[in-house]
Amino acid sequence: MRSNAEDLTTRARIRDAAIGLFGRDGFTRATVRAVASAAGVSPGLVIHHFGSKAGLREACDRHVLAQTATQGREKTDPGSTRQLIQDYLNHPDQYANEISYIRQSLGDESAAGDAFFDAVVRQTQDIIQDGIDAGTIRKVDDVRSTAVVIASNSLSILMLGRHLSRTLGAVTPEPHGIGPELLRHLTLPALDIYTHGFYTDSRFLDAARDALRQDTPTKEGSMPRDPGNRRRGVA
Amino acid sequence: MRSNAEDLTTRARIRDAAIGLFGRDGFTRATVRAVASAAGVSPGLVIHHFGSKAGLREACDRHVLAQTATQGREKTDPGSTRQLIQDYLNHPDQYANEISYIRQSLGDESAAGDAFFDAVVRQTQDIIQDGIDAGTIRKVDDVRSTAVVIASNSLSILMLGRHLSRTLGAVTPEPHGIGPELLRHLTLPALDIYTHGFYTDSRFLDAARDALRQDTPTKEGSMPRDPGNRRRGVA
DNA sequence: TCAAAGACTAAACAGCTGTTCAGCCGGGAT
DNA sequence: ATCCCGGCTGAACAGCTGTTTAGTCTTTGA
Repeated sequence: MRSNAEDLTTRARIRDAAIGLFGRDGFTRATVRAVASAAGVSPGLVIHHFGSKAGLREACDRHVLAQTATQGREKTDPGSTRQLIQDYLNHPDQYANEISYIRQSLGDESAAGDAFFDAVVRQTQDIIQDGIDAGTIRKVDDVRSTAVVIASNSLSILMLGRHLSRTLGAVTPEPHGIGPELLRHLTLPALDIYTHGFYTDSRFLDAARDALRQDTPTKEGSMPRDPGNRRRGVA
Repeated sequence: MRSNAEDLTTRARIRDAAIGLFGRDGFTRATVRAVASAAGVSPGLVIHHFGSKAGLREACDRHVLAQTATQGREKTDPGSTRQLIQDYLNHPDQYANEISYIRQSLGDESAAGDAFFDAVVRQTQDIIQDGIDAGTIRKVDDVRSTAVVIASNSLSILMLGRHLSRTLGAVTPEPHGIGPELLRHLTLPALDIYTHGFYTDSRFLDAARDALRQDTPTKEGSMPRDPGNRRRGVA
C-alpha cells in the first residue's frame, strides 16, 4: 500500500523483512540470520537495531498492530470498509505479509495476538450494535457473545485459509491461502446462513436452551448433568 | 480414554509424551530431549525407536489421526455424537493432548492437518445432507461449500479457543483454552444465528449475489470490477 | 578540522539442536 | 552355558541458534 521501493530506512527494511519471514515461517523457525539476509544486512545489525530477537518481534508487533488499527478506524463507515475490501481484492499481495503475521500471532500465543483479537471483537460488536439500531441485524440476547461468535467465524478464514482454498480447489496464494477466489466461494454460503439461518426450526436451539437452564454452572471441573443434545455435530 | 497407567510400551510412552509436547509447544519448539525427559527415557532411545524427529512426528500424526477417525466413525448417529460430547464435557482433560495436537497440525502446514481438515469437512457434509433429507436443515444451493463454511466456523473454536475463553472471561484450560464454560458461552449465540439467521432481510445476500454474477471470474490475478458491498465488515 | 557518534560488518562465542556411536544389560534361542 | 539381539544409556559430534565483540566506515556537529 505504501512505497514498495527501497527508499526505506535500514531499520524499517529489517522490520519489514522480519514481518514477512515471521509470518511465513513463524517466530521460532524464522532466524535472525534469515531476516538479516532478506534485508541485505548482517546479523549483528539486526541485534544492534532491536536489541534482541524478542525486541525485533515487539517492533514488528507494534508496527502491524498500528497499521491494522488505522485501517480498522473507519469501522462504522460502510463505504470505507467496502473500499478496503475492494482494495484488498485488487491488490492482494500488498497485505499478504500482514495477514500472515497476524495469523501467526493469533496462533502462537502473544500479547499482540491478544490485542488484535480483542480489537476485532470490539469492532464487530460495534458493527452489530449499529446494525441492530439501523434494523439490518436481528436483535440478539447477548451482543457481546454474538460478536465473539461472528468474529470467531470471520477469523477462521484467516486461520484456515490454506485448508479452505485447498478443499475448494481455489488458487492458494502463499503463504496464507486467502485470495479472491476463496472469498468468491465462501461469500454466498456464509451470507445465506447469516440471512436465512441453517436449521429449519428452533428445535436444536430450544433443546440447548433447556439443557443449559437446568445445568448447574459449577464454577470448576466437570459438569454433573447431561447437557442434552446441544450442537449435534456441527457448530 | 484408554489406560492412563504406565503399563504402556516404552515406544507408546514416548509417542504419547511427544503428542503432549508437540501439542503444547509446537513441532519446532518441542525438542527431542524434552520428549525423552517427559517419557523418562534417554534422547538416543527416541531416535532409536522412530529414526528421527520427523519420524516421531509421523508416528504421532498416524496415532492421533487413527484415534480421531475411530471417534468420527459414528458420524450420522446423533446419539453417539451426543454421547461423545457429553463424554468430553465430563472428562475434558482426557482429550486435551489430542485437541492441542490437532490445533498445531492445522496451523503448521502438514499432511496430517490436511487429512484431518478434509475428514471434518466430509463428515460435516454428510451430516448436512442427512439433515436436509430429514428436514431439520434448510435446503442449500451448494452442500459442499456450506459444509466448508460450517466446518470452518466449528474449527475456529479449536484454533481460537484461548482467545475466546479470554475475552469471555471463562476458565482457560491449558493449553488449548477449550472447556465446558467456553462452550456454555458460545452455544446459544451460535445456535441462535444458525436457527434465526443474523440479518433481518436478504439485502446483503442479494447484493453479494448480484455482485458475484456480474463479476467475470478471471482465473488469475486481480479482479477487474468492483465486487460491490459484499460482506460488509462481518462474515 | 577534528572528534564523537552512530551505522555497519566479520568473526567468534556459548548454548542448544538433532543425531550418532560405542557399549551395557537382560532375556530368549541354540 | 553361550550367543546374540533389541532395548537402552551416556557421551560425544556437527551444525545451527541468538548474541557479543572488536573494529571499520560514514555521517554529524562544534
